[in-house]
Amino acid sequence: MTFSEENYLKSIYSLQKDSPKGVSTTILAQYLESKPASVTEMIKKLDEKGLVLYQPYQGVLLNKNGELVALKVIRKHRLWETFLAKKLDFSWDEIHDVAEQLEHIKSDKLIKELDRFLGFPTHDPHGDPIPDEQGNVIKVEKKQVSQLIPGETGTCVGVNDTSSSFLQFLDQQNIKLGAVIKIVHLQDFDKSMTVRIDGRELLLSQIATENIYVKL
Amino acid sequence: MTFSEENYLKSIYSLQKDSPKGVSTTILAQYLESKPASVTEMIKKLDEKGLVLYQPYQGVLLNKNGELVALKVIRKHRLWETFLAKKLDFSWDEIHDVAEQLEHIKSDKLIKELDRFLGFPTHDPHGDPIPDEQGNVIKVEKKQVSQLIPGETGTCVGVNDTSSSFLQFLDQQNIKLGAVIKIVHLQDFDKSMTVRIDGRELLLSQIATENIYVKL
DNA sequence: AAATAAGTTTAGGCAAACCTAAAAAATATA
DNA sequence: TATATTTTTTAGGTTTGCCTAAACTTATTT
Repeated sequence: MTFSEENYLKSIYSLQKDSPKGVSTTILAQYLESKPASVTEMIKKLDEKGLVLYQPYQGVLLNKNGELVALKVIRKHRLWETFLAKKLDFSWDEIHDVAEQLEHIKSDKLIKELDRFLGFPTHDPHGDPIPDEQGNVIKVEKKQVSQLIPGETGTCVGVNDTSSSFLQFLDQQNIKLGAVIKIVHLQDFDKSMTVRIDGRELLLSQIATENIYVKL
Repeated sequence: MTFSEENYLKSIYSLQKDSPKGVSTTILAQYLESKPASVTEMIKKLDEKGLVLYQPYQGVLLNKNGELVALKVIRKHRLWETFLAKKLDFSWDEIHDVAEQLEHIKSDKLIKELDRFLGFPTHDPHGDPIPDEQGNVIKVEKKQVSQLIPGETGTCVGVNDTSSSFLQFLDQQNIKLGAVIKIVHLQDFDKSMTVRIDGRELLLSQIATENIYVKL
């Protein structure tokens, strides 16, 4: 399994939730910052290896095998993210690029020991669940902040957008995992929301409220 | 800088101590488990990049630039080895293969934070010095056990052979860094030595005594 | 010094992963 | 339904890093 193959599987895993009938080559190419022609080639290879379901012109989906491989990579990625955040003082937005490299290190022992060293964490620093060794993922009932109505309260359990700029924004506003968010007011014309966090009131744009997940 | 280039520079660094006039392509190829023709190609590339001194048919040596890059890779390798041994319960002989992968991760912040996390170690688990950020290496005055004479005592500070089998042997005999070794007797016909470690006496072959380093 | 052996380089290929441009298929529009 | 547009695939190239086999240097014998 090459780095590149692992990245493709991981990307298909992320994208197939929004395209359950098949992830298109263009979407995949965009996601991987690559070109559709390159994607077609790689997908054919993954198909021959029995990791994906591929129908020409109809997009690609992971099969059981491919999903398991993807989940193992995601497990490694999230364990490393946890390591970087908890042990090495990396901030929310600095984590991703390094974990992207570390996730490809090949050693079963390493990942087992890292898991133990971190105290068998169930969620990474962005609030995403860490798959176990068998590829099982805990699903959390979560809602976007934008789906709450004024008066409701939620606890921050994750984010959707993981771009540096968004994560830095959250850092600045001191919005962390576990933060309790109460909707004070919904501005009707632009769907922005006034929310109360840690006793402070602040205004979040619709883009922001759609990218923050809470549990009730 | 690719993985492969980094591995070549690291290998040349290790080998040029024993071949100060130039490391031959054959030696390098053997060390890298590759072929002389492949080595020639890569060396030419490193030469064009200004990292080595290369005279066709005369072997290759690192220049200042190349040495600095090599030392940075070695620094990363040894910091990761320290991490694996001290934090993740890896044994002496399991460390190397994983560190070989981890040493290529690209992130200045990562290596800086790892260094701090480990308490700014000066030596790795095999007793080898960890170069600092500027590429400075502490040189330790060390001798092979084989160079001691009966009655002399030394403290184990490192090993030469880092093969699994040798390191496992040392583990079994409970010979660790810092162990005090006293030469009890030298067997003349085969140069094997009876030594005292932790109050126990044991016999070491010439191969063994040549691969264990001590300071006086 | 010439012949042989050993080591090194060159030449020509291969696989992985990417690319651009052209062809083919699917989808949308008139 | 026919045409235009978009998407996908195919065809042909490029780069990196490796290979084998042949040609060429250097070193060692005789």
